[in-house]
Amino acid sequence: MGAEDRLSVVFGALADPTRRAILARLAEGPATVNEIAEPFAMTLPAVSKHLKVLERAGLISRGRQAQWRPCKLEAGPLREASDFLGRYRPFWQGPIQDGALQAS
Amino acid sequence: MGAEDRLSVVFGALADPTRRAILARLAEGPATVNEIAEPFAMTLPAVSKHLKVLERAGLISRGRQAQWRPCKLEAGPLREASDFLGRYRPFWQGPIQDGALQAS
DNA sequence: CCTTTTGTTTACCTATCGGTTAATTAGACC
DNA sequence: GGTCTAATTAACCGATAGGTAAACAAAAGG
Repeated sequence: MGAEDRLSVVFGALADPTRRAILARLAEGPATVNEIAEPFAMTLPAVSKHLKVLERAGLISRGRQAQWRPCKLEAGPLREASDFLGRYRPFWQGPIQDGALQAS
Repeated sequence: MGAEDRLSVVFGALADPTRRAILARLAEGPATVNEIAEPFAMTLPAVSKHLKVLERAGLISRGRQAQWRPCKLEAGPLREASDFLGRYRPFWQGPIQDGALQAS
């Protein structure tokens, strides 16, 4: 994943089960870092790194309340990713279509 | 991307602009490795590795005609990825929904 | 058989990833 | 100020990613 374009960063962020599980957790509402980390068999710094990846991808935002840093799902980039995949829908839905498919 | 579950492999494959461009090319029809490599400023082995990544993700298949290995788009896994993203649609569409969101 | 074309495989290199432990920052609380 | 809790940063580690050049394999075509 040595690329820096938006879509690569977003897909890269999604390419890890821990990070997808974090997104699923945040879909139920905001949570602090410790709350997010609780289900995982890894240390806090590891979770902190995952959160940084998600933040870089624009998939979460972080607030500040005292010493807590509540994280919140930001689903906008998922829409861009979904739009990308949507362009391929003809290829998994129908049998054969001639593809109007603009650049990635 | 050190994970091996299907979704991680697919998202990992998509997390590179070269590989997405290859998919876009194959959306216009099958192509040989040299045809695929032609637009890119990299060596053939590099393209060959990208193709292997795409093949592992189930996103392409390869045939055999004499010394040519024609590649073909296999969009099935993109549907699974799209289904995953689809579960988050309420979070980018509407304002606030209570999320019925099963595990990743 | 030799050569050309097509593509893969084999080292190799550097950078990034995902994880750890230890140290550090920052705010709450007494 | 001292201490507890929350979270990040720093330093380190082994494994993987993405690229190269060079060697190899396999089929076509003289």
